[in-house]
Amino acid sequence: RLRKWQERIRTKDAGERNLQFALSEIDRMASALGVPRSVREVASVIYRRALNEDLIRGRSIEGVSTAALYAACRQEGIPRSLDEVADVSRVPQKEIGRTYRYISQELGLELKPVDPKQFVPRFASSLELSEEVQSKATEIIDVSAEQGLLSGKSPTGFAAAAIYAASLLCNEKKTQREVADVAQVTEVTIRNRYQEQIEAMGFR
Amino acid sequence: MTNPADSIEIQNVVASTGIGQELDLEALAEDLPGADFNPDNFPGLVYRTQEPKAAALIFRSGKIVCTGAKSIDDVHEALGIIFEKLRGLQIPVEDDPEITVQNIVSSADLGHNLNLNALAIGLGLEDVEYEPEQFPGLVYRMDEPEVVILLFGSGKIVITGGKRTDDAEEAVEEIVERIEGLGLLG
DNA sequence: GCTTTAAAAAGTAAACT
DNA sequence: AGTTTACTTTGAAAAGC
Repeated sequence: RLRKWQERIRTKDAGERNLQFALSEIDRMASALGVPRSVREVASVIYRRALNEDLIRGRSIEGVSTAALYAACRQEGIPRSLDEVADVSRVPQKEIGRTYRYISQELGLELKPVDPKQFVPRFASSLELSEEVQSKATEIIDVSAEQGLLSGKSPTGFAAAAIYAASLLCNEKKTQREVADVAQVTEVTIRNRYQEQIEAMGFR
Repeated sequence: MTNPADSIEIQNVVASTGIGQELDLEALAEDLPGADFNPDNFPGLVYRTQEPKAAALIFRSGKIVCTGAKSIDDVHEALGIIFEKLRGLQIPVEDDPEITVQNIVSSADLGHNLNLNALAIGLGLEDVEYEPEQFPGLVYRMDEPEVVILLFGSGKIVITGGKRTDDAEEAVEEIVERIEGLGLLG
C-alpha cells in the first residue's frame, strides 16, 4: 500500500540521514584532533559495522561516532586519550568510555591496552622537545614497564612522567605544569609516576 | 605459601525478600525513626540497621532489598530486626519470609603483583576489559563459577556477581590456576 | 537506560591546610 | 606538599519513568 511505501522511504531516508550525520561528525572530530584520513576511514568502517550489528539502538549516534573514532585511533596506533576525544565531542567522557567498551566487545575489536609510548611523539613535539628526549622517554617507559610499574596506571600519566623525566635528563627541562597540560593529567600524577620511574631507572 | 582462598573476605551481601503485605511508605517514614524516604528521587524507603550494619530498601509492594551486610547471617539478622520493627508498628509480616541472596561481593589477595597487560592478553582479550585510563582494575568475566573478578596490579582482587558463598572460593582457585598456567603468577 | 543502597580494590583529581 | 573527600569499575534486587 501507499502508506507502507511512504514509511519505507521515510525510514530509509532517516537512516541515510543518520549515517551521513555520523560520518560528518567523525570527519569534524577527526579534523579537530588532527588525525590522518586513514583513521577517519577506519572509524567509518567501525561505525558502519556497529550500525549493521544494530549496536546503536539505545545509544546516541554521536556517542557511537565518537567511540568509533576513539577505537580507530587506537587501532591505528595513534591513540587519543578519552579526555582529548571528549574535548571535540558533544558527548560526555563517561559515555564515550562506556560506548567504546560496548562496541569493542560486541564487534570483537580486541584492541590491546594503550601503550604509553604511543603518546610520546605527539606530546613531545607539542612541547618542542628533541628526538633525544623522545627516545629517552621511550626508554624510561620500557624499563619501568618491564619492572611492573605500568599495571593499572593511566597510559597518559605514565607517558607524561617519562617525558618530564627525560626532559630533565637531556637538559631540555619542561615544568611539570607544561607537561601536565599537554597530557591532560595533573602535576600530582606526574610527580607520583616520576618518582617511581626514576627509581626504576636506578637514578636517585 | 599461604593459600589465596584463605584470604577471602566477604565485603557485602545483597539479598531480597518480602513481607507479603502492601505498605504505606509515607506513614512508615513517620513511624520509623531514621528512615529516609524521597519518592521524587527513588521509590524505596531507606532504613539502616546499626548492628549488624546494613541498609534496607523498603518498597510499597512490601518487597525489601538488604545490602551492606558482611555475611549471610548478618543479612538474616538485619532483616529480622526490620521484621520486628514492622510488627511493632502493627504491620502484619509473614512468619518467616523467604530471603534470597542476590549477590555476594568478596575481596582476596593472590599474594603476588600482577602484570595486567600480559594478563589481559593471556586470559583472552575477548573475556577481558582492561582500560587503565578509565579504571585501574582488569575486569574478567568467568564462566564457571559465573562471577566477575576485578584484578589489580597489587594482586588484590574483588569477586562479585556470585550468589553462593562457595562461588568466591571456586573463583579464586580457578583464577589462580589460570594465571599460573600462563606463568604470570610471581 | 536511569534513579538508590553497600562494599572492596587502586588510580586520579580537586579542595584545603 | 600532604590530607581528606570523592569519583571511576564490577554485581544484584527493588518500582517506575
